[in-house]
Amino acid sequence: MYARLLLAFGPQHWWSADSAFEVMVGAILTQSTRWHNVLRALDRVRSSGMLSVRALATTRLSAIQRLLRSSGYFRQKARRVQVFSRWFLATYRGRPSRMFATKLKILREELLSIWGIGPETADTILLYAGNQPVFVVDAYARRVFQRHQLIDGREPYSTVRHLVMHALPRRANLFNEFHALLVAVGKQYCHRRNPDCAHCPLGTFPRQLEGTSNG
DNA sequence: TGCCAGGCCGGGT
DNA sequence: ACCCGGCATGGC
Repeated sequence: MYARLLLAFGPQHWWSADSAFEVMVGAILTQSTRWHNVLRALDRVRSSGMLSVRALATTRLSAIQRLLRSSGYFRQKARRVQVFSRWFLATYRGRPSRMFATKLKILREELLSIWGIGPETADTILLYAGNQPVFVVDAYARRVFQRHQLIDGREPYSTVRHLVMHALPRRANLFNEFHALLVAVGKQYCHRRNPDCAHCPLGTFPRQLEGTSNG
């Protein structure tokens, strides 16, 4: 599936940003939200000079809320961004190099213990901000896997995550591309209501992957 | 117009 | 271990 997607869509070059911290903030802002709306919020934060750990850790919430309006759930997200920034500052002096020097399993647990950071956001931060080899399970991955009967759709997050991480080489670059490719194919061919699988490079579900792989 | 987007939390069973 | 309501703007 990964090979087919890469062939069909090419490298996605996901998540280039000015800093790892910007990626982490973006990971929070994109919770259940279109990326387009996240970008507008990030631009406002940046152009107001607030895109730093210290600024977001110390500025009052009402000011942060105004900047985040376009990303939706802006009151929730202002709190989450601030809680995260304060943790990052207090624990790692706001330095990604210190943060990602921590053992992966430990760091993931730390992230999950922060209010507002769930499994997907934690993995997104690890992968796209820290280049750590973890797979990010999101709604698109679930939907695509379900359409191709690789899962039934109700499995817990960790089950889907391990399915992929045990099936593929544990390389950050691979998980980076795979997740982005799943979003790409999901957006185009695997919507909720209108599953237009007709021209999907993965074939018409179900079972179109069978017999096309050597295992 | 209504529906949904790259989730998570808190409270309930 | 699930299930659910709440959170909120913007685009089609």
